[in-house]
Amino acid sequence: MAENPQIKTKTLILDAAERLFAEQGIGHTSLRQVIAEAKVNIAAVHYHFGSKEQLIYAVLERRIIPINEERFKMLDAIEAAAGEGPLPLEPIIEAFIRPPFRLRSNPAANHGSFVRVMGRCMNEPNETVQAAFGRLFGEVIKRFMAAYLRALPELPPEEIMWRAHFGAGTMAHAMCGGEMLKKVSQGRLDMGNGEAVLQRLVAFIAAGMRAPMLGADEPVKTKEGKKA
Amino acid sequence: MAENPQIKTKTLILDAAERLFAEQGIGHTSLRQVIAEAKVNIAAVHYHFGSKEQLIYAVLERRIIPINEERFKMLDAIEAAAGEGPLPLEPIIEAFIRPPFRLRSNPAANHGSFVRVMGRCMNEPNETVQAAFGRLFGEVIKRFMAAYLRALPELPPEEIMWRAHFGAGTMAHAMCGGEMLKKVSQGRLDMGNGEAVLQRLVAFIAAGMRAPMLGADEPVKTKEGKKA
DNA sequence: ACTTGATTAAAACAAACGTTTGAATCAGTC
DNA sequence: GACTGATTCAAACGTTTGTTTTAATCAAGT
Repeated sequence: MAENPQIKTKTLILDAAERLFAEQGIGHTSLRQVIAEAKVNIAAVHYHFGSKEQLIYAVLERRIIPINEERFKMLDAIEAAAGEGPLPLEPIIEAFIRPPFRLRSNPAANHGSFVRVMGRCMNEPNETVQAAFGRLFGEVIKRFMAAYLRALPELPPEEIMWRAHFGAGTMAHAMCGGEMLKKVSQGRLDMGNGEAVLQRLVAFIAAGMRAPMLGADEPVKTKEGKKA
Repeated sequence: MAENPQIKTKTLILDAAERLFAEQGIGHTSLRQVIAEAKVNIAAVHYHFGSKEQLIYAVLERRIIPINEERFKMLDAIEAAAGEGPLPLEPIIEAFIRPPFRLRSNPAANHGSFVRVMGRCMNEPNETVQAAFGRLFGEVIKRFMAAYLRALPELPPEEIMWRAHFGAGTMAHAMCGGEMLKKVSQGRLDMGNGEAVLQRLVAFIAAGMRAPMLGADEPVKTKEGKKA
């Protein structure tokens, strides 16, 4: 398959690690599981990557960098089309979600194992993962927050940050895979149709971010479930 | 503090495990860390709980059972107040979120370490955790799904399941703690004011669940970020 | 005071972990 | 065809993991 022997082993390891990280979580995956899945010698990991931590970073980096480039391209297009005016909200959210989701239909990209890895990373307590994520996402967060501010000029920035945070969680959970979905729907729904999931996800987050402000014309009655 | 020596050690272990699970994740926490934090002998874990798996289950069970009872009570009140009519959406969401959030202001309950544990569990790949969660949550999911169906009668059940799934993810992420929030807000926001977070969270999820259907009067333009 | 059952303590268990080592193998170059 | 650098291999390194064992300690009951 892979013609260049120089990078063959490296790729085998990355693919195996990615698959196992998606299924078991990063912390629960040992190097010995990885090399068994990749069918390479255990020393190859340290030869090519140096350590387990650097392998984790390499797995994240390989996918996230192209994903972020695609995100920026989509955001550029949105901003160019809007000129000086306000930005449309849904395309911004889509620009964030579609690039990772696109991997799901790409067999050459492990069929989207990485999407689940990515979803998990957003709540991963492991320091290596958190540091890697911080480094790989700093720029993305900055640009998308700026876009949100332009898309929702009527909301105070603080409110937008809260909602962006909530929206990131919605995505992360949806990307992790559909085990919870199966519980909620008693097995009736799954994540099979990626495009449909993506569209519903965008619609849900967009509606959440556009929610009326608390204490506004439609106050949220949220003081215990007492009688109306 | 704890007067009954019978349960003192058991409680020390549960509290220590809960704290460490919240900070490091369940999988990354070893029994030796737990017994060091609890200042007990390592054999006490197996004497009182039998195994690490059963300790994990005990940690989850101790908080989730009372939380679920409270949830049911709040849901009962909502249903009683509504009679035959449709249920109000926000109180249902609040009935799900407030009971765990209440722990955050309770020093006797580890100051809400468990809230973060619970948030993580929703995406935890570990089989023990997933099995425990499934068992502890089956009834809750059933009752809340039924409530959602009554609160949003204009939406098809399938659509409601998707949105409930998204909403669960939003909660889970918010409950995990505010590290992502700090990144998003560049350190300007935190989860300090639990009540304010809860209200924003309820408002976000409610708006998401009430989003207009795709292809309805306000179609979501979600086919690439092309010009408007 | 002695016995009994429950709890704690110290020590060891095999297994699995990430990592390192040194020799074997392979590709090209002179 | 020997040499060189890069890659792979089998084997072992010292730690740490969850678990078990055996003895010591404790609180009551008689």
